[in-house]
Amino acid sequence: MARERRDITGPVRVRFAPSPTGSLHVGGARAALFNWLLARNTGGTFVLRLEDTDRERSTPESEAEILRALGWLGLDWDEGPLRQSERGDVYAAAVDRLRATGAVYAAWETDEELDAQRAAARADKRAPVVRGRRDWPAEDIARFEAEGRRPVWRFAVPLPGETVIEDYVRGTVTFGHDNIEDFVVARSDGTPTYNLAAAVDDLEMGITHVVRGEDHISNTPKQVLVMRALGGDVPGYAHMPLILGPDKKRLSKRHGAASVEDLQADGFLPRAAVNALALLGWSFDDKTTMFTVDELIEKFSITRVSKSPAVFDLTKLRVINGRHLRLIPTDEFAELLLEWLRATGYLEGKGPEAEDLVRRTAPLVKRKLSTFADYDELAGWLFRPLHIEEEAWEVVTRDVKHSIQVIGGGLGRLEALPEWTLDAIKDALQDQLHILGEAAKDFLEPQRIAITGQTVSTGIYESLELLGREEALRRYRSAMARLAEIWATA
RNA sequence: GGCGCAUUCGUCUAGGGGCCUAGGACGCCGCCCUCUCACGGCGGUAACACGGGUUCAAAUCCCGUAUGCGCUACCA
Repeated sequence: MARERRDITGPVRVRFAPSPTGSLHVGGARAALFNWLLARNTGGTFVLRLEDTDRERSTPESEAEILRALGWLGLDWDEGPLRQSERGDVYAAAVDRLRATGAVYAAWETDEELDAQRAAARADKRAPVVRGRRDWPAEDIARFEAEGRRPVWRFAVPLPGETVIEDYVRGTVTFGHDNIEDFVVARSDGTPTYNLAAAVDDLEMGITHVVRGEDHISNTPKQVLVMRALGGDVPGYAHMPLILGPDKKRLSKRHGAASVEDLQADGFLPRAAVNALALLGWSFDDKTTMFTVDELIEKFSITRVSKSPAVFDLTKLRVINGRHLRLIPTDEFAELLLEWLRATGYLEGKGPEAEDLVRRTAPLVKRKLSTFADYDELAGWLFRPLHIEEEAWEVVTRDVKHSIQVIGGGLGRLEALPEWTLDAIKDALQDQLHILGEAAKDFLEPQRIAITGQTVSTGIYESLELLGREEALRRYRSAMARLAEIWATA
């Protein structure tokens, strides 16, 4: 429910900060989009930062894929990409400053001690938080060091106290410090953890607004604490509702088509993907569902972002995609289709005429496609030798006599055609249809199957024209022969 | 277990006390258009989680309960 909410006004400095541990998922893409829209509509700056402090899981391949996916969506960044892995000295300096002010302390607890502390708190029905000992005797520390142990550095969460976030989406969210543990800011090897690095970067980069998924909300007080300890201006926060799969769990790979890469492979248009992504947790009004990218830039507002999670619906995406497809001029549509077919290898080994064939079928399929991936179902038969699908042939053989009459009738008229043009084909078949007194559907269906092998295809007249006289007549005759054989043995 | 967040048709949502016998979109069903499938048009199906308050009046405000989800690492 939209309450009275503060709006984010510009010019903002916002960032998208994925960790390169996989492909760009729908949730991440939406976060990138919202930040980008905010930057573009306030004349602000969109910064890209790679959070690759986890060296184990971060890969260059993933990084490249994320950049590529952002490019495909058309989300260009103004600064970056910055890599946290290259900013070790920045974080080290920050930790030094925190050390100097006593905001962090060396913690020597072993994993076992930590586990015990958490278990005890849990048994006590308290928050399972860790508080390290801050007053180790010097001789203990000397012993630890002699043993080769290195401490982690924990943030000394001030007690008692609370941290309040004024979230643009959620309103006031309060976290009692009792429930925030003394989180680690620097690992025993000296490298920074996420909460330290993110806070330092947001501060250093002058980020004015952090717009990210709700899964980060419990990190926010920790980052705010770090920023305050560092003496900086805390940015505004907006936590977007999560994106769910059909099972209401956080959308993930196992839900399928959950990454931008998948959407591209499945034949979606970037503009439609952006449109649909924008509608995940945001709405402009009670009815508008079609937006151009420019309209989104103009109309997007954080005040209209929903608080509750949204289930990602591929069907709806397909509908939106189909509508965008139909808005594209046919020439451009043909080129985009061709581009996608080439990229997916569909045209490989199909000969030099294939591209021309695609161009000629483009106007025929434009109104019918939801995504480019539907192309094969409608027009794929044109690129292959005739193969009559079993269930289609069943339709034809259900009434053999009728099919012979109809296909034979069509064949007779087409054979006599002086010229093989769309109009001539159409006139001839329609004339025959009237002579036989058939319903158009009954008359044309067997012929469709005879020439395309399918019950669903491009329009029958257009299909015949595209096939060419010779091949079309060959297919008619072949069907007639098969039917005659069945008739004879019956 | 703790903390946090959320809860309107199957789904996405509109909704800021009377305009709501709750609107739109997708899906689904039916009809029309029609050479199939689509597209397009028309119509229909379907929801305020529950219980208490506050108020002349609550989907809207408050409290509680339930349910769901997120977080709960030397991951991000």
